[in-house]
Amino acid sequence: MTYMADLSLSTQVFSFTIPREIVSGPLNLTETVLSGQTAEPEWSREGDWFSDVEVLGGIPVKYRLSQVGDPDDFSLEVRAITDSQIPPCEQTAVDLKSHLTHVLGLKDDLNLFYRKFRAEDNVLAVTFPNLRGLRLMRGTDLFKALICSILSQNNSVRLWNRSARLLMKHYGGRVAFVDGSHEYLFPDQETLARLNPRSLRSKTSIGYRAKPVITVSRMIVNDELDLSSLTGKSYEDAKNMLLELPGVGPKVADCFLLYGARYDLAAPVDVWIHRIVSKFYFRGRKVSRMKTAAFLRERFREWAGYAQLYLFDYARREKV
DNA sequence: TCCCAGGATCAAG
DNA sequence: CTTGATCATGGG
Repeated sequence: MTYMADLSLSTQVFSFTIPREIVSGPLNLTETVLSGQTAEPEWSREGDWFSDVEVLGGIPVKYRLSQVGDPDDFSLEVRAITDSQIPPCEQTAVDLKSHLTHVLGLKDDLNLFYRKFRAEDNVLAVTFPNLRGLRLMRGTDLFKALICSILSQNNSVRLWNRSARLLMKHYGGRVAFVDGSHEYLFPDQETLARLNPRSLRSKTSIGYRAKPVITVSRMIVNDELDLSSLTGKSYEDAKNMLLELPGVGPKVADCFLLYGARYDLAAPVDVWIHRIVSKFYFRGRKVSRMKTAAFLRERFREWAGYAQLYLFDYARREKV
């Protein structure tokens, strides 16, 4: 734990630096956070700082992070505060570093990804220069990831994020921090299971997605659904299990599997991916979304999720 | 006013 | 196995 050397720990405020050496390849924090991934609501932005709240070892931690430098030569500055009632211990800082490493995919070997497909795929390679350092974000909470994925269906990125924030504000636990600020956690399944669609809709404007959100929550509460049972399942088995759920079709299932459950093989096919893949890989021919997803998995294998992320961002940026 | 957004679902063909 | 209509909601 070399980074512990520069850890400063006062009563309820601490900070540390994640050095460039522990990150496998380049990182573009801004591009990564703002790329519309669905594992959890987008982190809030304050100038050069992104911030979010995560409960680590039972302690709510509000952290901010900023990348200093460029994608190839940088450090990550991290500052965090805790609940005003709970003084953090050194373990909290260790947990936070581990959490960030996980959610930002800092151990994903991006240079290997670039090297491999610069050689093998000149379509995907076109997306590399402008997106250098873009990483997959992975959630830590399966329930949160599933609900966020359901919210994203037939919705815009900014609207499903707004809905998720309203969900937190109205139904999530409120946590106060030492700087006087307060934040809302993501609601648990018990809370959402008790709601009725009308009141949920009126407070979050999630429209017809209210019903599946409540139904899935109730299934978990009633032990009809156990998301942790996905662990160890093959991609196909896990996906078939998810497709049984209301509000979960092929795209939402793949979003959950990729961003929430770390199935790197999953490649969610939305309107953007469908357009760009049929244009560049099928010469503009009409292809079904199922074939598009299968194509991405077969061509990019364990990098299918990353290929999808780069093609998606490129397609939106260039409006392909 | 119509069309679209990181779609899902159901009925028909 | 594909196509079309419908489903809320806010933004362009």
